[in-house]
Amino acid sequence: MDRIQAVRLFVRVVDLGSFSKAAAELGVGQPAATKQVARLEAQLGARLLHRTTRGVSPTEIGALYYEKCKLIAHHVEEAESVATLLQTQVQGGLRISTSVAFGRRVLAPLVMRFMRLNPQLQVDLSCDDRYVNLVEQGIDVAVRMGRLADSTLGARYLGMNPWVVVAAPGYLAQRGRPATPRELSAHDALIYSTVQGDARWPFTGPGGEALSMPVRGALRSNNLSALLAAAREGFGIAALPRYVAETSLRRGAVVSLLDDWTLPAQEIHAVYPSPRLVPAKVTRFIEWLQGQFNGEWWAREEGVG
Amino acid sequence: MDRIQAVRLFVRVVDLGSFSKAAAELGVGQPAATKQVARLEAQLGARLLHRTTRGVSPTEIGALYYEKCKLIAHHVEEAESVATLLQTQVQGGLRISTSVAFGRRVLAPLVMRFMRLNPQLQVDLSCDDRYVNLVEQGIDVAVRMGRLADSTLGARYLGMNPWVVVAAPGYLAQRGRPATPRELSAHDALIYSTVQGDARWPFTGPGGEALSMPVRGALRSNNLSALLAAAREGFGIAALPRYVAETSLRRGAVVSLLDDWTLPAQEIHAVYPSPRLVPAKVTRFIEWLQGQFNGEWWAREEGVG
DNA sequence: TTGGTCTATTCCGTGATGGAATGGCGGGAC
DNA sequence: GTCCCGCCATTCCATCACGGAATAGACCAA
Repeated sequence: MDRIQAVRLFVRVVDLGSFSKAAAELGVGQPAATKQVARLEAQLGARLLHRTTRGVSPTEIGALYYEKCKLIAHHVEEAESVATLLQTQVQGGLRISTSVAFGRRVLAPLVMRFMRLNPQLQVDLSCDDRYVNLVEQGIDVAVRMGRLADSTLGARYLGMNPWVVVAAPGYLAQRGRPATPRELSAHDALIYSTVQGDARWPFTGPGGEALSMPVRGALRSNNLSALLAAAREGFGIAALPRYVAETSLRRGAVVSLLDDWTLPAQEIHAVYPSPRLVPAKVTRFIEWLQGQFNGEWWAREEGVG
Repeated sequence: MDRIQAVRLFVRVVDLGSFSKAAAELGVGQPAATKQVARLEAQLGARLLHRTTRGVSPTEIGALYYEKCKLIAHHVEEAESVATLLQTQVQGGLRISTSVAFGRRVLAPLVMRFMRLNPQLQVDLSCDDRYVNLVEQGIDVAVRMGRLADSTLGARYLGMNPWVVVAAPGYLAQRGRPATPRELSAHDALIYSTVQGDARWPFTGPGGEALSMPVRGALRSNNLSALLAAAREGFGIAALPRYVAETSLRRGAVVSLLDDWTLPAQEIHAVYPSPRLVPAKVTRFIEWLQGQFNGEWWAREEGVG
């Protein structure tokens, strides 16, 4: 039996002085009300109500218990409202995890705009290129690139993350501009160690043909910004996410190469613990994020306001 | 489901960080613990715990709910202890109902002795010869004479209340001393209107023969003390409970008549509302009372100490 | 006296509940 | 690296607790 419901019922029975009325008010039958209070009394080992054929009145114990029950009912209601509030309102703390470069260049501006829309929200944006356990780290939502590993988590598709091959105009003037991936073997590649650890760039040709091109170079890094800076300085050719290179491309600091060939775009996913019973702040943030990765999002001005 | 039990369980799960340990502590199986918390979450519509294969940790909502739950558990415990305390301790108010004469002469001294034994007890001794509804009047225990009417009440037999026929020596010297009930027809009877309304005294003879003797007299009263006073003053012959007449008999103010014949002794019962779940103060009082009505209790010195 | 109302009780069908067993996952020991 | 252990989730199933309908009984009011 649900003792909280029984407590609520008991309070109403005392208030109304009647099993029947209280039962009707709470939408149960009169026998159920009688029996629930009887069970309450049995569990307590004390009689709570005097019964007459005209109604009920609390015993001495019942009167004291009634006062306590009102208190309990109040606290239960408060507890439920606390839970409901956090569950349905966009407020509280939102812990977001993502990669360093994406967080710095893309997600941080987006998060700030979302915070403008939801002033009650406090955000902890955690940038880390290593794998993090969402549950252990207390992460509410992670934005991740590529294939998903942990199927026990919930995930929503946000958009695609295209890559581009770039180099500085000065580098190309000095070393020549490759026309096909195969010509990269004569160039210095700037290797993103995190996902290009095998030093191969998996191109797809204009006709759909695959070409996993081995590359070599003097500079490796797990930091995309460092690779972009190296490319701008003419240290070599880099394969970078479009969003990393975009600003430099616009300014002409680097130019894109091999435009007929594409590197596999990564799927961007929002990942969150436990696909069920997700707080509103998480679902609302993800829904809002989905609207931000349409079209050429990487080229968009990501001003805060 | 018992949500109070679920709340308790949830608190322990958070404390111990484990379903298994909390379940073992509360004496249920691990699946039950898992399912109870899951139901709690379903009712709230919010996830309270993050699960990993190594244990559980509260979510943001769960942490807040946990604090509330500790409060609730505390209040529940308090409410139960309130009930238990009143149920098991002889304290609080004890409302006693009895007849006027019996209350004044017998029960009042007994009650005072019982109060000496239980200083925490407060007693309201209500004396009324009319019928009182125990429930409506909030009576905890009534001491009643004769047959019981309301079978929905609980009752314990306390003892017998013998009656005696008395008259003043002066009256007898003047009017003669009846040797058999039949001779009462020549005497003035003092009639207790409450139970002798039909003006008949139902004697039982030494051989067991019944004789319902019609009596007549100028004085009727519903107050036994008044009848005793009238008898002492020589106004006639009275049939009185032994306890009423005892003191006057000892002092010789009245003498007993027709000692071979007896009036039907009444059973003394302690009656209390609702035979189940009786507070300790009631049962203890009744148990103690039972020890007071053995032997010739009506002749006992009923001093307070 | 009769009718209405309220509680207590019985009977019965349903559905929730808890336990045992199983699976899966991950950490730690060796 | 491999094994083992502990923990959580899930499934299956038998049980029984629960609630509703109907009924009885008691009391009050008109």
